[in-house]
Parts: sequence; structure tokens; C-alpha cells
Amino acid sequence: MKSAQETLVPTTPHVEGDEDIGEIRNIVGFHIRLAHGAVYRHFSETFAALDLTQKQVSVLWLVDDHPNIAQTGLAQRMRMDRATTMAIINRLEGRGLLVRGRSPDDGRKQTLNLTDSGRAMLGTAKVAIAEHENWLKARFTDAEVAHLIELLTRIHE
Amino acid sequence: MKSAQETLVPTTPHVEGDEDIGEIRNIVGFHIRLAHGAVYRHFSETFAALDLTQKQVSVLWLVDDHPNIAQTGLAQRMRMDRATTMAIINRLEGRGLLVRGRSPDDGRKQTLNLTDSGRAMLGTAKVAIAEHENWLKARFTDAEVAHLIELLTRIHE
DNA sequence: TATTGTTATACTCTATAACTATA
DNA sequence: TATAGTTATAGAGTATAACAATA
Repeated sequence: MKSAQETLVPTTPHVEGDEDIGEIRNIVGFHIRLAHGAVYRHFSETFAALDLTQKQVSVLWLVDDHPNIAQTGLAQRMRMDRATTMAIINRLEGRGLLVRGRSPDDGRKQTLNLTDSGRAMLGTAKVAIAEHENWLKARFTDAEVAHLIELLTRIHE
Repeated sequence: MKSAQETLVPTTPHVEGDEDIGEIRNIVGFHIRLAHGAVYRHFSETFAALDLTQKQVSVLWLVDDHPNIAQTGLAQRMRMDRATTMAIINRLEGRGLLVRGRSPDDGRKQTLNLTDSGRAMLGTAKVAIAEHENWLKARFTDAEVAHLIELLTRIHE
């Protein structure tokens, strides 16, 4: 994309309040936030027609990969708390993309599974994800992609 | 706004629903989202006492680096739209951390500058950011940090 | 007691639309 | 016409607290 000018800010002063942690562009967290925002925006554009968010697609995908998964299992994989997970599940269930069921093993748990409609939606979503990922990966070599994933994994795992 | 579909992909035909784009853990966007979430949560904990968000700290820092910056200039650097920027500025101004002024050059623009209180808060925040960054960087070598920033920059710039 | 699901609540971020003032 | 700021509105994500049912 295009860059904002940046490029400067003369390292500067010794004024009070100077803890000397450097410039904001050297802060890793700042770049993660901006990169996430850029990815989020492109994702939203790509999925506007499907009316699905990142979280919703991830949930559909994970439920498809793990039939009968409980909400807590989903929450762990997504690094979300129960309440946040509930909100997303409610939305997807309301649209008829997945169904809740009773777990035969544990009366406290519920099973989550995709409906036929949900599976069809996931299929379409995966095509859009492939396009989205191509946009994202276009600026990297395969080795760089692998390295980036490895570095990011060290942060969230 | 652009609908996705078509454009691609018959890498694997056959079975319906099989787009064969691999596993979710090979999706770069998935890892960026999880990493961002992990960083966001740690940031929130670190800044709970200061009651500042990532966005708010970034704005304070950028205003300090660019005195008299206009809201639109800030929006460009933060990759936010005007309305989002307004909300953050209003909050910070309400807390007395920055002030709006009239631009002498352009009657449409306003100048943003930190108050003494804002500068003091930024000083404290930078200490907390240093701690937060140390937590984040602990899992990387210096070379890896530099590489990670370089890769992330290619995404958001 | 601990876990799972649930509901209620609240705040932030994000975005769009429409309006005003200025260029 | 275009830009800058503003206001109103809305949806999504995030989180905490409290509760019921089950283990």
C-alpha cells in the first residue's frame, strides 16, 4: 500500500520526561496493531458480500475441523472468554449456520456443529480467504511467510 | 465491496466444499489476529492503572512528536478515519491530556498539542510501554525483532 | 468446589452518513 | 467542489459480574 511520510523525527532532546525508549516506529506492538488493522480492513472488504467477520469465519472453520466441540474448547482455541464466544455463537446460530446440541458425556457442555447451510457458507468463505491470503502473501516469499508465522506463533501460543 | 468468489482456484476439484486451501494454522491472517489479541491483552493489563488504551497512547505519542498536528494528519498516521479519531481525541481532551487550537494557516484545521498533564502522562506511559515491549521482545533476538518489524511494515505501509 | 453455559452490562474500536464551516 | 471537523448512529469485539445447572 502506500506509506505515510514518516522518515524523520530527529532523535532529539534530553528534555525532562525523556525515558529514552526510542521512537514509536521501533515499538513492535505499534507495528502489530497497524498490520492487524490493515489485514482487518482488507478482510472486511473481501467478506462484505458474505457478511462475515474474521471471528465468525474462524469459528465456522474450527467447528468444521472439530465436530461436537464445546464452547469452552472453541474459546481456548480462539483465545476468547466464554461471554465473547457466546456472542459469536449466538449470531451464527441465529443465521442458521451452526447448531447447539447436548453433549452425551457431560451435561454441562453443549456440542457445536455446522448446518448444511453453514458448511456451504464455509466453502464459499474459504474461497474468499484464499483471495485474501493471496493479497497478504503477495509481498512475501514462501520462506518469509513461514518465518512470519513462526514469529507470530511465539507471541500468541 | 468486492466480492471475492470467482477469481480462483480450481486447484482441487472433485468433492463439493473442498477448496483445499489447507489448514487454518497456515493462514497468516489467523496468526496476526491471535498475536494482536495477545499483545492487546498484555497491553491492557500493563496500562490498567493508567487507564489508557493502545490507541490513546499512540495518539499522545504522535501528538508529542508532531506538535500542532491536525486530526486528519493523526488519522493518516494511525490509519483511522476522522470519526474514530474524533472519539479518541474527545476522550483525551476530556481528561485534560491534550488541547485543540485553531490553525493559523487553515481555518478548517485544528491544532493538537499535549498539555503539561498530557506530557507527564506520556512520560509515565513510556515507562509502561518499555515494560510491555520487554515482555514482547523477550522471546526474540534483536535480529528477529528487526525482521519482524520489517515484515509487519510491508503489510501496513 | 469447580466447570459450563447463560444473561446483563459497559466500554472501545470501527465505520457510515449527514451536516457545518472553510478553502 | 473538496477538505476538516463534527455529530449521530450502529455493529462488533472485549471484558466483568452474577446466576443456574452439572460435575
